[in-house]
Amino acid sequence: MTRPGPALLKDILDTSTPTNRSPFSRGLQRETKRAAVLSCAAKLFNTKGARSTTLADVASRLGLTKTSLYYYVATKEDLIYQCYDSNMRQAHDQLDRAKAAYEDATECLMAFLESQINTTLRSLEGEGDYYAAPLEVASLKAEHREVLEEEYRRLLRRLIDLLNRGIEAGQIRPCNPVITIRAIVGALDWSFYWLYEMPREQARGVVSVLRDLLIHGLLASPKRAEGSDAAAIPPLPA
Amino acid sequence: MTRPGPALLKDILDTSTPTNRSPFSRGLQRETKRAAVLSCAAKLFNTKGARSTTLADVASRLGLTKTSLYYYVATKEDLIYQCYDSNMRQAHDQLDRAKAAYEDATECLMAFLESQINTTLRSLEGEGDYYAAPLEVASLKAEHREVLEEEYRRLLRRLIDLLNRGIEAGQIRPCNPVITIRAIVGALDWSFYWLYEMPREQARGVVSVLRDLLIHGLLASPKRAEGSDAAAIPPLPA
DNA sequence: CAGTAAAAATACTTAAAGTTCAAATTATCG
DNA sequence: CGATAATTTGAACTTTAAGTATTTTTACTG
Repeated sequence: MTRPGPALLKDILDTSTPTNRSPFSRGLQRETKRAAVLSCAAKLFNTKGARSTTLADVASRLGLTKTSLYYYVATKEDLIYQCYDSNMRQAHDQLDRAKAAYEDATECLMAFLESQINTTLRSLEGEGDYYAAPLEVASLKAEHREVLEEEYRRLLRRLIDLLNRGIEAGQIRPCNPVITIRAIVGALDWSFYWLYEMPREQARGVVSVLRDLLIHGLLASPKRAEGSDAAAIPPLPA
Repeated sequence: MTRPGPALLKDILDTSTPTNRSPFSRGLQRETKRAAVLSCAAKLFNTKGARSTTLADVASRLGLTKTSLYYYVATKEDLIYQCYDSNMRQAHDQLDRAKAAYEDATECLMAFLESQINTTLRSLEGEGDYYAAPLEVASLKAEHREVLEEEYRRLLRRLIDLLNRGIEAGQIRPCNPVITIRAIVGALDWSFYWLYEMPREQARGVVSVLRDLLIHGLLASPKRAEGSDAAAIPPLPA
């Protein structure tokens, strides 16, 4: 899973250990390379846009010809779809993990936000895979588009449910949970964009700034300064 | 400027009044039609994506052939660029207006957010022009891209400046203004997307929900309930 | 070291969409 | 009504990038 940024596809595999050369790894190697193709495509999609990135672009970045890509993906549409799908899976996985780690709804929501930001930050530092921001879902054919949109809606529903639980528990201020979650997820979906062009220094502070903004809001109410609401939220896992 | 949704280009002009037939209106008519082309393209760009919308798509929606579009725009790249540019101008205009209407930095910021949301809502009801969410700026050639990115950064700087003034005045809680504005604008940039698929009923409540979220945050702090911070923010202009 | 399957390359075809041009249509005005 | 300019069109041209067929190279295995 972990790869350096500008690696060529042929250098993806670590052939130093015998395990990777064993018969077991035949299919595994291909899967590893396929993941590298998706990750590389995702990076280009995020910087040039999915539809205006050509297969030749992706291939050349991997040190291949575009024909070779067809060994890993069926069509370009398929490549875009799989990049987006991979992103959706990752988001649901992170939410699963947050739910497993925290009982409390608010903590869980915050943990999810943190993990999403951190995933982007890690990819910036060359660790972990890149995920494509699904900006061009609308351009996919109905079959693919509907699957992705349903997964997106399912994520929203899960987050809305979390928010509702926080409201019921009296912990979160009553609000329209649909609109609130839309706003939060919107800011998140867009964040990959500005995280890329933010100095490393500032980027590290993003999570805490966002958490404060969400929890306390903008206003400097004197009443709030004395209370230590922030202390009610425990630190999050690495 | 005001047009019904599915109008053909030839029906754009109101030929009932003599003024519109006068010699004066020669160039004006063309400008009106050009604006209609941009608005129509913007709508398609928002739903199908700019790069995967074809000129034939745009033309057919206007009741024209794609060749005719070249009477109004130089190239497709030019069409996309102008749609995005039009959006940026509109945003700066709204900020100008907010600044003219309000002395107070916080009020001004909120007024800007409201006007942006309302612009989208109005376009949904078939009033006013559509503006294209600049999702695919990255796909434009450097020359165009840089102009748009600079305008975007200028907008951010203006908003950050506003936030800083609010912090200095002790009205806004000290925070990293760059990250905070990025998050807010991110949520805003993305909003067109979910506003489109939100029931009209709920859509009307969006502005107040977002304002409360931004001002008060998520937490239901008992201390805050008694204080009427919301009253400190006056109602906004229509 | 030979045989075999996986991976990648070369050369090609095809389709779609952007673009151009000259001709035709429509509107305006003396 | 006839001349002139503005607008629109049909048809051809161009370009770009997706996709395919075939061959060659590489890497594993007996």
